[in-house]
Amino acid sequence: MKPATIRDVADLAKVSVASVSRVLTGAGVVAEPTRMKVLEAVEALSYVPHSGARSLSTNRTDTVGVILPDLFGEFFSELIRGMDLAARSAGLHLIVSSSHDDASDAAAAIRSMRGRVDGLIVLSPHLDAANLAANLAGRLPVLLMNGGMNEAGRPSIVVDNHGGARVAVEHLLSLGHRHIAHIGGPKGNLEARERQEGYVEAMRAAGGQPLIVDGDFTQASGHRAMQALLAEGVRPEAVFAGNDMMAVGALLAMQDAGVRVPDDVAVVGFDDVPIAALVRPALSTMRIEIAETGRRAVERLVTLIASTSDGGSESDIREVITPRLIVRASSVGDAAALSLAAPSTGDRS
Amino acid sequence: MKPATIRDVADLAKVSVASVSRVLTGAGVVAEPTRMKVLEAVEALSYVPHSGARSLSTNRTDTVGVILPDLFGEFFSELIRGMDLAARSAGLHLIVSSSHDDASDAAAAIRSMRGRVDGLIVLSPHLDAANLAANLAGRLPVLLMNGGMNEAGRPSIVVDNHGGARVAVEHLLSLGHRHIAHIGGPKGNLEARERQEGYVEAMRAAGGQPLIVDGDFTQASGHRAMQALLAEGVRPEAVFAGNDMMAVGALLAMQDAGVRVPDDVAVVGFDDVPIAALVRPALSTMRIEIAETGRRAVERLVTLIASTSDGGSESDIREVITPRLIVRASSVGDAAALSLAAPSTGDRS
DNA sequence: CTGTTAGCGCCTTCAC
DNA sequence: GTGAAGGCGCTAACAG
Repeated sequence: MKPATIRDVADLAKVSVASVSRVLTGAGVVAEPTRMKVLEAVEALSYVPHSGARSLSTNRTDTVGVILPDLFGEFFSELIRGMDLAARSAGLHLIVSSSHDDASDAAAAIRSMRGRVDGLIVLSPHLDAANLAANLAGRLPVLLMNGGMNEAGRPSIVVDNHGGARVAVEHLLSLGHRHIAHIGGPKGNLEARERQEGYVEAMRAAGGQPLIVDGDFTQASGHRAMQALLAEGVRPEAVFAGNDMMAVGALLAMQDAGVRVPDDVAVVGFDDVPIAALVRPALSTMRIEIAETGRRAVERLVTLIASTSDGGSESDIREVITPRLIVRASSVGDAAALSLAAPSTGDRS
Repeated sequence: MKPATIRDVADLAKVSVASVSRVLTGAGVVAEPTRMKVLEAVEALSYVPHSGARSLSTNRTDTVGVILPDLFGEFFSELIRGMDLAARSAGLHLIVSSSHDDASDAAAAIRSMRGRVDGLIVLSPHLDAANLAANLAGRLPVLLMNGGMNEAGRPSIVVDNHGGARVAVEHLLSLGHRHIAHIGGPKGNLEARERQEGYVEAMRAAGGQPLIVDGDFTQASGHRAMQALLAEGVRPEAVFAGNDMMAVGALLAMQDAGVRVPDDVAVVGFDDVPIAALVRPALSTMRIEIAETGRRAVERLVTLIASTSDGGSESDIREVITPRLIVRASSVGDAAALSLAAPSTGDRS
């Protein structure tokens, strides 16, 4: 009735549990006859090792945890896809935990990971970083991705949102636009703020007047923000959205209002989520290789875990991802020749 | 140096580990003074319970596993989002395992879940279902979502792909189209086959001639398939794609070729992934409440787990999801009034 | 090469 | 109300 244990196997095979363990883990040497007997018993009982028990002994779970604020939209799915890929090829399991609104919530999630994972990747714009991650996770290796460019000396991967935003705005400026509006992300979000600051700086540097409408990173909010602008009779020459989804929302709002993109208003987003290349006009954006970044995060966490158990120290603490400008039709009308970089994206069902 | 254990806490608080355990789990009764001492010690040592060890004792991991074939596209991310939501509200962790090409691969993944999860949700179109899931997972509760309408008497949630496809095709027929092409999903995929069969049947029933082009569920394949059709000089009146991503690909291919949708060719997809409402023309499709389905899957797994430990039996074995036709502009030109159902989708960064 | 014996960190009867 | 002791399933020395 109950699942077979290693002892059942040992009994049936007339050997000790140690031998069974040796056969199954590959550690140590076992005589061929013994090995056969064990394997037969395993087969007969359809025995499957209990990973939980194994973890308790070995002190390794072969699992990494990911703490996310949310799971909406393509950004996170792409990120997780990359992480899953890397985890898989490293023989690790991935445990995801999302929807952590406030810091204490995220903290609890981190806590509950103790004894469940070998390391953690934390994306938590709401979490004030290092402190929490450190105290709560015990001696658990943690890789931060919560967007703070000014983190403590803690392993992290951050996106240069500030610089990326400047590049985006400069692209629009170079197109001759001066009246450029910005649709900003959610208030508390650090990355949103950095992008907004980059926008403001670039505008100031060009002697332009910043014009900011609030959004919350969702497509719907971008749509609303754009509608609001148009309703007020404001007709900017260009719009720089805090992320792609809001840019898409703005795109649709303008379509509804009969405003032509990019002829009347040029649009640039941020992230380069798969959908950016699929809307029409295709969206110009600041590309973050999202899946690749996720892959990289796991990769770094793995070495972190290794170096932690080896007692070694980490070399490159902070890794900065520099977004790259992808010009598509939403900012340059005849960008057909330029936008060969539109990636093809898959789907399943 | 090493993380504190329950014993450290007990020592510091001058009580037994049993009392500490009682305080932390809430089980049993503890005198107030004792409880205080324990909590203080916990605080002082910043002790966090080791969930792995706890699991070994309680025989519960409070974790459910999800086996997926892939992680591409919005379908899976939506599904996972729904699952995460449900898991979270049930106090469960979610461990995802994807990219299992062949059956043996998926089997290994399932095996490795032993002792790590309390139950499993298996989506594996490649896996020949019940057998593997059953034998490999031991006495682990398993909820199947591998698309087999003809499963053994095993708890499952399936989509009525066959019926959904018929409805889609009948919608196109009702619009007066007779020459309807189908872009099919990947060969080995059961759901793709069911949809294709539904298409063929509906066509036959209407006295029409089926025309099938192969795809693989990716946007790129839909694009290629449509290009191929047009290149051959074939100009159907309508296209029913095996899923939304291929439909989007077809949409773009036609746009590139100067074919107008829906005036020249009407298009219907399947799934209603978020992007379906965002492309232009917005895509008519067969809606599966994807996230909701994921939520429901976890919900059922939870009751399954409960009933398994209670020794009770499951009532409704197979649950069928019936896709609903969503008419948007890609099939009916002036569908503006009809397509109020376009859901707004979020994104983060 | 193989068996015996401790734990891994925690929960949980069972006496006190 | 509290403590002592056994055990969850497995691995890892340590003897033989």
